[in-house]
Formats: sequence, structure tokens, C-alpha cells
Amino acid sequence: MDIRGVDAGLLQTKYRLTKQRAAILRALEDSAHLSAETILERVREELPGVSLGTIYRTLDILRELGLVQVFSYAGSAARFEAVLEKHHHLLCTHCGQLVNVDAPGLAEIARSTGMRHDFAEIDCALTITGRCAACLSPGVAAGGLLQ
Amino acid sequence: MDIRGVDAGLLQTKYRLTKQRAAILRALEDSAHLSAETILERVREELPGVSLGTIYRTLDILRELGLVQVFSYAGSAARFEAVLEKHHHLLCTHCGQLVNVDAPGLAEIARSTGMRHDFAEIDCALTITGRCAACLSPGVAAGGLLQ
DNA sequence: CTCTCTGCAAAGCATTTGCACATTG
DNA sequence: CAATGTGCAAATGCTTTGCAGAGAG
Repeated sequence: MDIRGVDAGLLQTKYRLTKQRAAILRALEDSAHLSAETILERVREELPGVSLGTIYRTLDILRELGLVQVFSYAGSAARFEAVLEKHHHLLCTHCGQLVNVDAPGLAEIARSTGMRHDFAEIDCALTITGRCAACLSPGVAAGGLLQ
Repeated sequence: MDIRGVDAGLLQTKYRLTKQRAAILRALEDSAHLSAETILERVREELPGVSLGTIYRTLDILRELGLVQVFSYAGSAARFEAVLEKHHHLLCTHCGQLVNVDAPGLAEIARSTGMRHDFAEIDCALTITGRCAACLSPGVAAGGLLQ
């Protein structure tokens, strides 16, 4: 589902389509992996008065409706993105860069593993971590703590 | 590596083996998926004076050394566990129960996906979500299972 | 006109940190 | 004895919430 179709979708729920929500949807449509704070900045470009509370409340509704996916990694602020098609994440643990990737075959592994444990309504989220090319190449301060 | 071997391991780093750290390691050895708060309670049974700051500082060191794995899921407190052998997580989104599972074949998917994007030092973490048997069976209310 | 939303500001939590003293190696 | 660790408490940062007025349908 294209996230722009959400406008109509919202109308079929108890939720109302306000200009704030429309703007948040537009921000999510433009780019992925946004923090709430970043979404706030984007949205304020057209609606200067918007508050962070509204951003969080809207994101929570969108998540509830399955339209937005949250990515949270130890310690840092959550990142949000529209669910356009199923994908997974490749995270550079050095610079935080997040890349969307496919993982063919994974869904089946998850499904069978979940079923073996008597779980239903199975979904899965894979985070692959590593160091991206950029962080590997230059004279990266190898003061790395991980040994 | 058995986490009990850490005692000796710690001595080979700049880190010291204090009674607080030993107690935290023991708590982690006993059970998995503990929140910092729970670890605090366990450790206080033998060392009543320990503070939460110390728990977090120690967990951070252990994570840095690759001995502890952190699991954080949208909104709730992080859960920590000793890294005894590689495994993944099956999470009941209804009651929060966390189960350790194997995912054969996953490492290879992660490795090739990461390499395709020029990442190195690749690792991966899979979270399978769903509803556990207990939460599926009729008549089971939302109570109680959260640890 | 009713019910939902919003901005604001304060509250809530999990986590981190500065400091003076205690402890380890 | 020098360097590291600890308790305490305050600070931080992200996220949530209560409320009274604004806006959607």
C-alpha cells in the first residue's frame, strides 16, 4: 500500500485526517529512518506550530495501523519509516547509517521457527550489523572499544 | 566462552574484578533477559548497597567486551543476557515473553547480504514476533506473564 | 454540535554522569 | 600507591500525558 493511500484509509477508522497528520505522512513518504525530532523539523517547515507530542501521538497511531515501522537500537532515539514493502535493516554500528535490504528466505525461517514454538501471527525483523564501506576505508580512528 | 571464564578474562583488560561485577556476572549466568532493575534486585540480595549506576556501567563494559547482549524493544526497558552461544529471539508481542531460538541458515543470509553492500565485520540479530500459545488460548487474560 | 486533536508544559522512565570516597591490583 | 570503581544524587534525553481550547466531520 502506498502511504499516500493512507489519507483515505484514515477516514475509515475513528481517526481524523488533520493537516498535522497529513504533513507527517508526507514527511514519512519523502525519506526513511527519521527520528521524531527530525520529523518535527520537517513538519514545522509547513506548520510552524506543531509540537513533538503530536508527532509521537501520530506515529503511534500509524504504528497501530501497521503503516509505520519503528526501529530502536540501544540507547539512541527511535527511527520511524513508512511500511511500503517488507524489508530488513543493515546498520553500521560505527556511524549509525541504516540501509534497507531484502532478506530472501528469511520469512520462511521465521515462520517455521515460530510455529515450532507454538506461536502464531508471526512476523520478523532482522538487523544485520557491521561496518559500512565509508567507515572501513579512511583513517578511521581505530580507538574502537570492541576487541 | 562460559561467562564464568570472564573473571579471568577481565583481569587481562584494564578492568578490575570487583565484588559488584562478580555478582552481576553471577546474576547473568543464572537467568537470561533481565532488565537492569531486575539485575539490581538480584545483586542486592548479596550486596545490599549496590546502585543502579554500577549495574549500567558494568553492563556497558560487558557489552563492550562482547560478553553481554542487549535486547531493546520499542518503549520498554532493555533486557540483558550473557552471550553463551549465538541465538535469536522469539518475542510474544502480547505478554512480552522472550524465548531464545536457533535460526539455522540465517548467518549465511546476513553475511551475503552485508557483503553485497560492502559491509564488513558482519553480525545479525533476528527478532521473530508473534503470539505465544498461552496468549492465544481462549480465556487467558492479559495478566501476569511479563517478567 | 459532538467527538477527536492539538499545543503546551509538566511528568515519567530508563539511562548516564560528576564527584568525593573506597577499593583493587 | 596509583588507577580504577563505587554510591549517591542530580542531570539527561526520549517519550508520554493531562488539560483546556481548536478543529474535523
